[in-house]
Amino acid sequence: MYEKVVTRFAPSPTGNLNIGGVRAGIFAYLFARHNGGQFILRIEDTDKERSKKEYEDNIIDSLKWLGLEYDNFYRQSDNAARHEELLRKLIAEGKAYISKEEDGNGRVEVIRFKNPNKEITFTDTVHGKITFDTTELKDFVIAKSFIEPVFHFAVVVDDADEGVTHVIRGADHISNTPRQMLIREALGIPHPEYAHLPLIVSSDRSKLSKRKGAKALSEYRDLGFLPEAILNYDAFLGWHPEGEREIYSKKEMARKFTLERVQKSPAMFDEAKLLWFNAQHIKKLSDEEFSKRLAEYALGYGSTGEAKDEFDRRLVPLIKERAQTLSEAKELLREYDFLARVSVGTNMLLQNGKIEKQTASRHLQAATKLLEDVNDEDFTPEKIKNVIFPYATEHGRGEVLWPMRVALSGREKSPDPFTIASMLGKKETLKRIASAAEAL
RNA sequence: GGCCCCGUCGUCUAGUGGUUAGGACGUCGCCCUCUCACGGCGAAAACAGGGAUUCGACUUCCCUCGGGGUCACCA
Repeated sequence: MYEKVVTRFAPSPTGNLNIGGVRAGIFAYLFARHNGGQFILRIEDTDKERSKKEYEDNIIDSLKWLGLEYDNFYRQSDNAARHEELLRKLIAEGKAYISKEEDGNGRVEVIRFKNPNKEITFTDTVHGKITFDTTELKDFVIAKSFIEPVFHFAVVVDDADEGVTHVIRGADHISNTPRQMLIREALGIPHPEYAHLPLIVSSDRSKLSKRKGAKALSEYRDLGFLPEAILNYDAFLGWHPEGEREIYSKKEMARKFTLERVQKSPAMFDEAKLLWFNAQHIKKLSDEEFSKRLAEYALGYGSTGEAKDEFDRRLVPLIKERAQTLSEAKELLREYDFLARVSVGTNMLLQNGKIEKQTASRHLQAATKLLEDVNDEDFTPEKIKNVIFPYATEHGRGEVLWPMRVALSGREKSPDPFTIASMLGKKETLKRIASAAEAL
């Protein structure tokens, strides 16, 4: 039916792009890419009062961060002349008229559409057949003046001029569809394919909004979320491919995406699951990529990530496994500074009194003896475990391993002592155990 | 209220007339283990209700109930 698919994302710059708002963009993007079509971004800035440049910038930055590259960019206000032209055409043809009315402050003029009062039926790709009686719409307003078209009129004209074949948007637009179709018919423009996405709702089941706690994409970025995870989770709220796999890259989703598998019912946004998606995507990153991301995050965006060498590479795999977000990773980086230095409190060494001083001291000395037999070049977690574990098992793992681990890390929580010992090397390991024993 | 949309575990979902109703997040338990994570195993947990069609309904139809969206010179 269509030579080529063209979809668009048309946000209004009246707020930062949030997790709910961007979803229509994600689906429109995925659909366009799946079909080898075009995806365009149009900033709907006809409301001069509320539109702000900073929001437009936020939208553009957010899309870039997510990786939703668009093939064309439009600003609705740039099409004013075209809007006026068609407004005049409609009036000339008797399909719209200038209406003089009272608005409380005095007489004003608006342009109203002459409603043919007919029944409109369309087949929504996700919902199926939907029918409306447009009589109740009356002669609705399509412009405040020739240079101030109202949303319904502007979208129709722009979508047609920009060649949009598939209008993919939120379900809150379903009831706007009949009046837009009426305008298209009056203008002699063919109807596009409509696909209305189920709404994302907050915990009270109402439409997710800024007021209801929808965070901006830029906030999630600052919180240490990966764009891959946001994209993946947001897409999976209301869509998913066949099979039980959940972790997908942007490319993989584009390959699998069809409107037929889009859900009809609203989906609730669950940050706990987002966190899980994020942790999964972090684990998927290579150590190099992860440390680059972490560097960018920890040092601020705009930094090159060159400073990643400041991070100890030995730490990266450990942190990657433990952190759910880059923010947690940054925290862990600070916590795991034991590679550089360590200071151990006696109390912690004895697990707050759970271990006898003499016992701990004895085990530390035993560990030293055992470790001395391990070659410097063989100082791997496995080898170390092989010599220590039998002894620990025999004498009580807790009483042996806890003091040893704390002696090495200086922390109540840390990776296991074998891993740390290996990272520190034989010399430093023995040194730390000795100084802990001395402290006792 | 009118019109429109929606209704499977708490949440995201699989399911298209015959299934022990499957998976994931979360929760709980166990294992791994010296701690913190990761990981593994397991448990609890759902077809809103009522009719109709059918030999047989989660699956089809109708009604009820429930939830939501929209009724702007905002998009």
